[in-house]
Amino acid sequence: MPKRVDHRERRALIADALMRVAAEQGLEAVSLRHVAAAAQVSAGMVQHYFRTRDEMMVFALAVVSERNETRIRRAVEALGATPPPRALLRAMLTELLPLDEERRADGRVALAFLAYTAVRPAVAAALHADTAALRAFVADQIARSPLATAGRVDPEPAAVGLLAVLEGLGIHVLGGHYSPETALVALDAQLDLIFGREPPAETVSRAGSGRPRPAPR
Amino acid sequence: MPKRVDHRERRALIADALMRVAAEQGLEAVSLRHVAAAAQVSAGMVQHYFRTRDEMMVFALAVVSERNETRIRRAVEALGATPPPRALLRAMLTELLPLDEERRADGRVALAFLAYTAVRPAVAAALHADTAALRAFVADQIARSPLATAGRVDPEPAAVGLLAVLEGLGIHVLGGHYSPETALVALDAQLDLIFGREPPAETVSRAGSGRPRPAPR
DNA sequence: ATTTTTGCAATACAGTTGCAAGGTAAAGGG
DNA sequence: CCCTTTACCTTGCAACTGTATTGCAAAAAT
Repeated sequence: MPKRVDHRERRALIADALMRVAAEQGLEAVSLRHVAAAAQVSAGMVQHYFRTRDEMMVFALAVVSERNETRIRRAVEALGATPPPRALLRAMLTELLPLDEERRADGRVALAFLAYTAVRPAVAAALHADTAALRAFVADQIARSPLATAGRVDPEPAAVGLLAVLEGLGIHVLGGHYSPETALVALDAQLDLIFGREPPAETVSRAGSGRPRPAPR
Repeated sequence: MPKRVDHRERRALIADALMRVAAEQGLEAVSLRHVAAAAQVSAGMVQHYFRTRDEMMVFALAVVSERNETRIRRAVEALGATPPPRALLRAMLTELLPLDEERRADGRVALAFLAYTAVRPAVAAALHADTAALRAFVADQIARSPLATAGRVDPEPAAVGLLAVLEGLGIHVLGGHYSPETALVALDAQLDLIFGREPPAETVSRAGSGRPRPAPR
């Protein structure tokens, strides 16, 4: 075989450039030539690795979810062997919030893809399976909550709600409506609902009480 | 003056066509000519009422939020004079979920604009003020919850969480991940958290306890 | 050494885009 | 009557889009 090149590496390089363009100017601005320019390669090369624009888009979408997955895995592994479910979920979900500029960029891309797939149901399958797996895992963890084993919390709807807050908070933070701190407070409040108040070292000790009041923004 | 025409009416007509295009094919497909075709007018006329594409976009965005506003107002007015805050909020927020095809279409447009403004901060101001007002109102209503007057729920973060679930549920329903029923159950669960279990005819009576267990999906 | 495969570049092309410019027709004011 | 204003249409244009085609150099296979 002639001049061999790592195909995946090149495609990843290009997808990376795509996401930079998408994060800065939106998916509308993602064209072969823009992406090529951002990746500092020729437009022909982009075309060599992705025969159509849609193929490039689908690949980038896969990269996004894969990136989130590794982000989650890293955060979870940093927690040690058998972390309590609430801490596990908090670590996972916190990782998905756009709290720093890197994750803000990723979040913008994800949001753009959300709108993109909303109109292209064929492409949405990947995202669908993705969030379904996440929800199943979350429900699994919630099932280990004392409130769940006591039958006072149904894991499935609770997981739905938890992931919904996450998504909603992410979007609002991206839009600049909420500060990251506000989002974290809301996330913890939601976890309180599912797991009960975590730190038992409080006098009043009830969800929603005594937590710090951040500026609303 | 010569041939007088209701300017606002024409602009509304065009914006309506824009939203039809956006709902079906995404904001990327919103071009002068596409919108003109959808509105069954000449491209020149569109240009006559909107000098630039961005001007058209901004107007359409305003129409979206105005439409939501009237939707909310109608739902609230249908509730009579002084409804209990929980019922008021439920009616309001339910109106914002994409539960029928009409609201699904609006939701797709709103989602598209969300991604659009995420990259064009200058345009985002309208949305920003919009949700800020909504959050303030929601927080106001939550403040009337017994849990809030008892100091066990902080209205501001609670409002943040509530609107976040709403947004997240809407997106997931749009993406086909959750059924409308699932979304409604999750919304009610969130209201339970804030207002306590509604029917007080329960022994245990704790937020999040004993609520009905709906089929997941 | 020649053939074939592969990586990549350059170009061509048809279609679409936003926008500007110029046109016509009608309606009201002078 | 004319003249100005308004509504609207048509055309044109430069910039951009995705994609197909062609070309070419290098490297492995033969």
